Amino acid sequence: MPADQHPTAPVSPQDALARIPKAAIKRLSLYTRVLQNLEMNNVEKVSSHELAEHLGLNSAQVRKDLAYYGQFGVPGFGYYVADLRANLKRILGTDKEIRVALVGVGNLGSALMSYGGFLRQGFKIALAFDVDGRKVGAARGNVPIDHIDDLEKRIRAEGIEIAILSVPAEVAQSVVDRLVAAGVTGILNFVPLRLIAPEHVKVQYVDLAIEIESLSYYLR
Amino acid sequence: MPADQHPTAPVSPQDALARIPKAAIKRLSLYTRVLQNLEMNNVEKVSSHELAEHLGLNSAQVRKDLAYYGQFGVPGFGYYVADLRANLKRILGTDKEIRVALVGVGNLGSALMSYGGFLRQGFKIALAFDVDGRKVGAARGNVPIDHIDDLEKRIRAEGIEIAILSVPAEVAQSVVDRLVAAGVTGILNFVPLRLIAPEHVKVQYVDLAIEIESLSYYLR
DNA sequence: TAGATTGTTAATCGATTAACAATC
DNA sequence: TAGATTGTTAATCGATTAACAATC
Repeated sequence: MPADQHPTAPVSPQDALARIPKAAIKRLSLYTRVLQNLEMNNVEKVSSHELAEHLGLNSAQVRKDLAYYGQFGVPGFGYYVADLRANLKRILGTDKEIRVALVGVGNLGSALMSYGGFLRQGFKIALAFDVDGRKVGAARGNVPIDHIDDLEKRIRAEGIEIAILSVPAEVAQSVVDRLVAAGVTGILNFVPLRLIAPEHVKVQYVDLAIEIESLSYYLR
Repeated sequence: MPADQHPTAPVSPQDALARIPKAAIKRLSLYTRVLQNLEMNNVEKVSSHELAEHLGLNSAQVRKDLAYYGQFGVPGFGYYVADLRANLKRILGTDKEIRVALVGVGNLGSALMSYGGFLRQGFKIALAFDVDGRKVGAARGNVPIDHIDDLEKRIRAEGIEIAILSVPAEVAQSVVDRLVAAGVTGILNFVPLRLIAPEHVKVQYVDLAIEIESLSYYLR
């Protein structure tokens, strides 16, 4: 052990981050949203108990989630809303607008292009692709639809790292391969299929049909 | 303790079901989907290892998930695809078509009405509601759009128990109250808000913006 | 029978919650 | 100071995985 390293030295940042529960990351986004609402209502301070209340969580969990990243609160007082929100946005990487690409402008893809929720959290769909010649050249909002043949070229030119995937299942894997080749490192996948991607690419699954099937289960 | 109850008697069905991990229920749906694909390809048997492989899971987990509900396999052999699938659909309650209502025919709602994934799993959107007079009377596919004033009447008449919620955040809670009053006991909620509902009503949250924020986090 | 795979128990791992000293 | 709430440790709870006897 190096002389300057104390036996009980904290783990390296990488190790520490690796240990943060996935669910805790999602809750960070939820906290950010609540803080946004509070800020809009000119609320200046909030306690872990109040934050928990808004989301139906335990206040110890709120404090623990935040403590993974630092000490943002004031003991005996709580958290400054604007300050905590700014910190969380920085941690999530949503402190600046993030431009993303959408592939597959079918029913779902089209709706996602118009969906305000992404933009509200700082994500702007800057590129959209489809194979259908009739759609190409048209636009949804201000976003032009490009032909999928230009996918690599356009994504590289824009330096885009995140893609939303809403293509038919049959072509999903081949599109993933192309996205990865074009430099994409995060994929929000709406296709009900396990996708194969390299270690360094994060795939986040959204499976609408699964969610409604759980409902059916709990109803009997 | 009643005389006919053995001290080590198995827990009641209710207790047993209460102990099944929520994540296990979602995996049941995933198994069903894989089994559907296998059946279409005329595959007659499958092992827990193969099922796990398709979904990137552990084979012990597959066996344990299934074992919560009974003994569906043949030791030394595996599972009969058609048989297991039929059993799982029965457990999930998707062995017959389930008619659901959709409230809020905006961009997202409109896309959900056309989304094939629900129908493929046995869910049919039978009713749709909106406040916008211009939309009412029109239809998406074969489904007419009714005015939200008729919500209780129509839902009761059709005996519908599950609703998909894609309305603006401001009115979400009031719509939930009306759905509950009309007899709905399951809500698939796309509104980024915690909804208040009675104990007997199950609310399943789908939060698209949260998912993409996690991607941003993992990318740095 | 020999080989393979299930169903199930025990061990491990991970996440949540309770409790409280430290701090403002 | 007294009161309140954080940050953090320890305890609890829950879910996943390994291991293997039972079974076909």
